[in-house]
Amino acid sequence: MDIQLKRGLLDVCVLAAIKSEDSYGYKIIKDMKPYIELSESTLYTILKRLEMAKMLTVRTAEHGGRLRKYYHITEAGLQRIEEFKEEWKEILAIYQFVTKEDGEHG
Amino acid sequence: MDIQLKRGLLDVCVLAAIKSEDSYGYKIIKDMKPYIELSESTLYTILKRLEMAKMLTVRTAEHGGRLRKYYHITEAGLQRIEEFKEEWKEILAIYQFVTKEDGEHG
DNA sequence: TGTAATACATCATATCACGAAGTATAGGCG
DNA sequence: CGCCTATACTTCGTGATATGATGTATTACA
Repeated sequence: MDIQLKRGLLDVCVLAAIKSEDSYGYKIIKDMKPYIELSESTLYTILKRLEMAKMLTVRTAEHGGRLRKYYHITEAGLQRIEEFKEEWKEILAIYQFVTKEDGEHG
Repeated sequence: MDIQLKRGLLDVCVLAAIKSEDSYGYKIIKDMKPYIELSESTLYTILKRLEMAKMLTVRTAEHGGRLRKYYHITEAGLQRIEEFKEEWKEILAIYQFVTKEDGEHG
């Protein structure tokens, strides 16, 4: 996947990964892997950005003697996903613009 | 349209704008406007980048006593559009990942 | 003791969209 | 002529951001 194309999708993808239940860094990367691969440094940058934007909240909890940070989506985060669904219509229009055949005979 | 989301689409959009016939800066911006708005500085940056990547060639021609730069798509440029069509499948998968409802009952 | 997996964090770097500003021509209006 | 707008291309500085490299620390396994 083209890196530029990823940029607009990463934030919503991370939000989607914690939408149904709270999750943590390592698991988010694994869950997203089939769709988008991202490095740890990238993910934690994104998580911090989303936290600052109040699209998620963080809670530290112990798991197996080790501390984990669990991320929980907020209303604003859910709202961001809804916005993406709206943006999707524009993306579809762009896709059609890019793929339309005008030189052939259609 | 979210600026991050634009990033991956701008290049292919510009290529699509010159696909059917050679075009020039100002016209490209107008043709793309219904789909994606971009500033002149952005467009010329992209055109230069695409030229360096040999996805288009440039030809200077006079028009109404003024010089215009006409951009012509190359095989590599057409190839880039084809690649985008392949990437589109991944984007669709991401869209489904983001929009799937797991908390409801599906 | 050593290796790998888990888990999070910081820093430097490269890419890139964009506003601001500049250069230059053509045409309309008074 | 002077002024404005549209056309047409260019350069510069800035801010956003994905990522590799690197570091810290624990658990599990051989």
